[in-house]
Amino acid sequence: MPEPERPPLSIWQRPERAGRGPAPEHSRASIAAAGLAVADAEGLAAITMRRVATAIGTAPASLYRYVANRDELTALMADAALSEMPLTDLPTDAGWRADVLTLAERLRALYRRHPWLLDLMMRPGPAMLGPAAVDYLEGGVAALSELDAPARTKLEAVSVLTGMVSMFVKDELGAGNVSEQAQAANAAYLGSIVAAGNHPHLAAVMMQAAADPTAGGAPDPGQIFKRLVVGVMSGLLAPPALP
Amino acid sequence: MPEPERPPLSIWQRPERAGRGPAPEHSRASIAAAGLAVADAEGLAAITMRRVATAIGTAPASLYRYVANRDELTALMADAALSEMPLTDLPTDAGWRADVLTLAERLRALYRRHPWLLDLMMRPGPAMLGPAAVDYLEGGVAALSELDAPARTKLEAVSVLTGMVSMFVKDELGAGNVSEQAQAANAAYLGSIVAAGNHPHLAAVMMQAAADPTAGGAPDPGQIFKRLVVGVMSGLLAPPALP
DNA sequence: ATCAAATTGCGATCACCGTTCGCAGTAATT
DNA sequence: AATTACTGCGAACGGTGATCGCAATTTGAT
Repeated sequence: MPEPERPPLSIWQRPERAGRGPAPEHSRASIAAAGLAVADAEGLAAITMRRVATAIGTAPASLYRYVANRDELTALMADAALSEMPLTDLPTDAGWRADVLTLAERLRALYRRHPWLLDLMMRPGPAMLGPAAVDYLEGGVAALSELDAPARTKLEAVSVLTGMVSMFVKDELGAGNVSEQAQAANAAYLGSIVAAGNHPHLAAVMMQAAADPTAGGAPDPGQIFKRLVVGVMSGLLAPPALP
Repeated sequence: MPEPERPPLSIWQRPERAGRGPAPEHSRASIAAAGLAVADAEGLAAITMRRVATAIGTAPASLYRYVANRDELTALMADAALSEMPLTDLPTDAGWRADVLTLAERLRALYRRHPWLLDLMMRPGPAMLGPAAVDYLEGGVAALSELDAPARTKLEAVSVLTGMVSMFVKDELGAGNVSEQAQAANAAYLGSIVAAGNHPHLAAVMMQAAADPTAGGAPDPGQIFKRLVVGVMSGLLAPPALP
């Protein structure tokens, strides 16, 4: 029997080094760090096999000795970035809402520091949890430890929280990356659609938003973020108002 | 003054046809439909300029007469797919929770019918709303019309709902696309990490999930979906429990 | 000590991608 | 009739992820 054709394991289960040939000149960690630096400086589009290879001083083909394909390279980078998030100080004694908010705000800060990480997290494929992702999950469940909700519910809540933060920052950064002209053009476009008469509810909303009774300018994103996080998590985890 | 170098408008504001030359042999709608069919049959990776061009029977370069780049092509496709969602029957008199749940379930069904649409919605760039996206927004706000929350709050709620549904289906489809072997390998990997002793909360959660008192197998995703949607939206929109 | 096996770095190369350019043909405007 | 602006598109460019085979190197077994 000539080997039953083993399926290739994910990079997290494959050993980094096999003990036979010459010692590799690089490590997964150093490659991830190099990619992280390139992505921070030039964006995710700059993460090509050639670019990262030259960043660590090798030929492109050599990278494939450490990584099966580009997706594995980005997975390494994502886990490296995730590992920057502090987690060991949770839970505090300030209550689960405060702890969850802390976690959410740290994730938002991480996304804003490494915008490319957000793009990676949004990628279609199945989520292959690296060590840092597992730590993050542990931190999230830990923040909810004072609650006695079912285990599945807590996992779902952490998942929803993560997704919500990701979507929030995606909108936040996406909106920030358009020129003032384009933004004005888009507003005009939306206005022209609403002016056509269908979309009455949208028209009402835009009217109300324009004639806002509170402060004049745009509301503080941080404030909105807080409200959303607390609202969503309360809806998922707070007891449904016992009498 | 030689023209002030106009910035190029988005595809939704550009007229489809200028009135001078020969009549175009195709339309944005027909191109979007062709792309939609290709993506349904072969996935988003099959959406290349060449592939779509041959699908409508032209040379690759001709596509650029209709679309400035690949992103505009996918935007066309996304809006075409979104327009499949029925919206005119909302709100009903069953209450905003039921209506919002209906909307969410329709979006989930749409994502499952066109998995590539989900990938497009997750793309980094700023959201350029096409006509169907505006209709969707109108439908979402309409479903909340019986509430007297501030306009901004309603928009936020629709946005969060959309994001939550997207994330949910992403996880759902992502998990479905891994072989049973890979799933088992992943479980083993996670188990080995948890067995190392750190991650006590995760260990507890996995233990509790394994020895589940309720039904044996996996819980119904549809049920979870319902619970999450109602929970999240209640947390954002329900009054905070007055005494 | 010797040798076979396994592994590393990598030059060369493949197929494919998005996009551009210029040209011939065509229809509306002047 | 002349001009103008558009259409379709053949050909090409620079860049991409990935593969293959080879020489060099180190380990483990004999």
